[in-house]
Amino acid sequence: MGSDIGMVNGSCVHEWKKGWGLRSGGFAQLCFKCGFMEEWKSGNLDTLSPFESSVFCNKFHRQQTGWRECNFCNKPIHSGCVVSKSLFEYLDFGGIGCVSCVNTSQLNMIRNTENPKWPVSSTQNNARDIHSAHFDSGLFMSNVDEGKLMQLCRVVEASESIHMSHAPINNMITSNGKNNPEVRPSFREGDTGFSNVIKPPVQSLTFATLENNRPTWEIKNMHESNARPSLNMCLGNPSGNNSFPPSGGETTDGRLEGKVSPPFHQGPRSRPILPKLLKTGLTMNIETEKGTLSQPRIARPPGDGRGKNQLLPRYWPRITDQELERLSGDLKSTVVPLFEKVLSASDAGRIGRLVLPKACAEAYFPHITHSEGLPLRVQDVKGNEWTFQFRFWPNNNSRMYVLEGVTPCIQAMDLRAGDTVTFSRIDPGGKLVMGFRKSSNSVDTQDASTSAHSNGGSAKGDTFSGGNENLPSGSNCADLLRSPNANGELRLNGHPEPSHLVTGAAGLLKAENGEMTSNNSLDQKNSALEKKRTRNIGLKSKRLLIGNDDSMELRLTWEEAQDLLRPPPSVKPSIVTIEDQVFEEYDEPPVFGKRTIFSASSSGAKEQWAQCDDCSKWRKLPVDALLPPNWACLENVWDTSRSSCSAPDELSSRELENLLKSSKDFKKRRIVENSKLIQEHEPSGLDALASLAVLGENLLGPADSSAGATTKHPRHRPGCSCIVCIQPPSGKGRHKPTCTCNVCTTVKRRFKTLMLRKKKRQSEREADAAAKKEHIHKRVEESDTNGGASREVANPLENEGGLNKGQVEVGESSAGKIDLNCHPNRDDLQVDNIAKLSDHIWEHINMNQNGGPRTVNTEMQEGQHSSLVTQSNGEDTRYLSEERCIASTVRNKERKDEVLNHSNESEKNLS
DNA sequence: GTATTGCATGGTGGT
DNA sequence: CCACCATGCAATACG
Repeated sequence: MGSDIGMVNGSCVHEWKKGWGLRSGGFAQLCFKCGFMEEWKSGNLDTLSPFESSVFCNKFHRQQTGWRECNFCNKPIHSGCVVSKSLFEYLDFGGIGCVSCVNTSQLNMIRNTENPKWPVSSTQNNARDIHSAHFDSGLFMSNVDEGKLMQLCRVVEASESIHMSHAPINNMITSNGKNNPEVRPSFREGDTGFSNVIKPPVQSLTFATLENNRPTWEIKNMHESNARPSLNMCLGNPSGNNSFPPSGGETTDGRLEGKVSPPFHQGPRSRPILPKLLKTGLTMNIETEKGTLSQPRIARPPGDGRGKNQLLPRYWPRITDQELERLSGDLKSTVVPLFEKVLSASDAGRIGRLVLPKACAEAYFPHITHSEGLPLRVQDVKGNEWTFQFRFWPNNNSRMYVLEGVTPCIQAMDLRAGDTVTFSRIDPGGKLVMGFRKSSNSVDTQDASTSAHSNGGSAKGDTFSGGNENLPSGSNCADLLRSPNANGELRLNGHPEPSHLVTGAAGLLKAENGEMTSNNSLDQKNSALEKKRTRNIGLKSKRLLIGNDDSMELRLTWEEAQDLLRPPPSVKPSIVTIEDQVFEEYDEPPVFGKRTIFSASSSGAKEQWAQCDDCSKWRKLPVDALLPPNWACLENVWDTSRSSCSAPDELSSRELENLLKSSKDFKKRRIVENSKLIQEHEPSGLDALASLAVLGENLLGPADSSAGATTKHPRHRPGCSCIVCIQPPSGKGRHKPTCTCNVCTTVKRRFKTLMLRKKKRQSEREADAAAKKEHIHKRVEESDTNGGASREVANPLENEGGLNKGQVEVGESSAGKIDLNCHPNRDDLQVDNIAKLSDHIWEHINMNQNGGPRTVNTEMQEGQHSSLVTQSNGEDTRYLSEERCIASTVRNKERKDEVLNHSNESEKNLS
């Protein structure tokens, strides 16, 4: 396991090299275990700070160690327990050694302490250089022998978090002000578990900036610095910044802070760890684990590989010391939890892209300089190895890191939005392992938002089976790492139980669908729908569990819900029509009230009728009365004569029937009235054109023709990408005939399609018309023969339409009686005629919409229309069709473009 | 027509 | 206010 890079920190460099490969032209990062992945300039390994790497690596060792055996004497060592007082040291080639053995083999390396240099070459560091002799609660400063990277400090195994929680916090001993390289703090039994960090006497680390603003380390002579920074870096920085928090709460540790705060300038900021941790609100969920003591599940801030990137707590891997110890011990390896992330809908979707937190990606994944990134091999909990593409996208002068190709892995692990994936590293080996944690209904106190995602998003109520999976409510089930199974296979959390839906969103969703569903149904048919709905619901939404028995009363069909949701009083809606469906839009949220019927009396006055819940009699109410969901005659304060159920019904069954009918009419009228209000804001020509194009064939249906609102495009919301919204702002865009914008292309495309359709229809009509002509001709001949020729039948087609030119003239004929003269046999005139006819439609629409005065558009249309209509010959109004509308759309659009052109030209001339 | 890819946008949370 | 990131969407590739 030799390394050509250096024996900086045990196996860290090896692992980095093995697992990740070195960046071209550079050396490995400091310590991969702890996330120190700062790059080193090629050949500049001597700038590497064994001290720092030692600190961090040992930190993780402390976190993760379990019982081991000394590689030299096979003596059992519990590296994570101060009580054992076993002195040990991690060996770069794996395993640990008791300190006596290590020291024996290391004595010759702790020499020449007066030599501040780091004459280390990449090839001079090898496995022989045993590093980091650990002494409990003591930190050894070591120096570097020639040709070797030596650790100048020793992170001493403190104690497990349990012990540490009671440990004094002032034992973070540094070598502040002590340049004596020979300081060899010794560990005394009974010392508290806090590690003491001894600073290298003559050297410190500072940040320098390499390419990409990535910090690197440089060794500077400490004697040159007046302000000698402390080596201590607090773990419990209450601000959450720059801290390695209290991982396990037991250590004094440091963390590179990046450019802003060089780590070695933090000495004065050394702070107690665990207490701070508790105060900072880090998640410490109590875990109830079978056979084990409860232990805080701490969101462990992982080693920060890039000082400038501070991992948000939500990404801190959560794992207990017990888990780590157990795992590490069982596996005889070190599991380094790196980070975790709650899968979003897009992460878990088919797109196969997992968005990585930027800080995490930059801290723990290889540095990538190109957007294409590089392949990343990750092993899942089942031992399968996946290769993802780790890459980034430029984003707002930043980067957005993604793992591509994760779909198979996500599916293999049966992960969904809301579940959590964890990234860890197995040491030695540096293998990246992707674990997962199924979502639960618990809410994490640390990052409620994240958990909310989890809860709402997955809509799952996973029950955690056995062991530490049985978490109390409110705890976060962080099964990042689990004990090896019977086969010794590493199981990173994997929830053994397939996810299943229980209550909550599933029921809610179905309830929204108007279904009455059982809570525990697992209808796979709906899985896709559920996913979709889950996404639509909003992951953060907190919804009432409709599936609860207590909420049974709320189970309603959609229509029932609509009836209960009353528009707020005195608020008039906007009427919009989307695909033939009329909607009312209110600016104010609806109120929850009793269903009533609105109608209009014979005098035209608006009325409201409500049915008593007790006697089912209908009572007349003021139109603005708002009733509670449950209402009875007794609450009829408006009509005291009928404030009792004993009062006779005002309506007979027949009257009630009329009432219902009139209610519909009332609604219809209200829609029209509102549409009129809407039409006060005359749509721009282009808007109308677009609306025509959008509404297409449905626009001129007999029913809709009376409702001018149908031509009003729905009120748009931000993000609307409809054909109307995508057009340039009114007046700012003028579409030329050659314009290829979406509006134009859509209109043209539809026109083309419809024209083809029309040709087909017309061919049919031709045959039909020919037959009729033949028939009429026969009749005329018969009339002539009979001496009674009828002029009226001379043009039967004209009569068939029931219209004449006069009727069509100004488009003021009744709705649906516009003469759409277009002889189907005249292909050369088809388009033109269609357009002409559509002009009628246009006008007609404007008339209906405006309900009165003509608009400029209308007048313009009318003028053109009048001249056009005279050219028209009779044709059945049934030929009014969508293609005409579209044709009109196109023509009108062009026409308006022309108008705009002229207008602009006129303006130019005037100016 | 569907899937993939790359970028843009806007909401949200942290500072 | 700003960075992050979830997601939409257009462009492109592919079947």
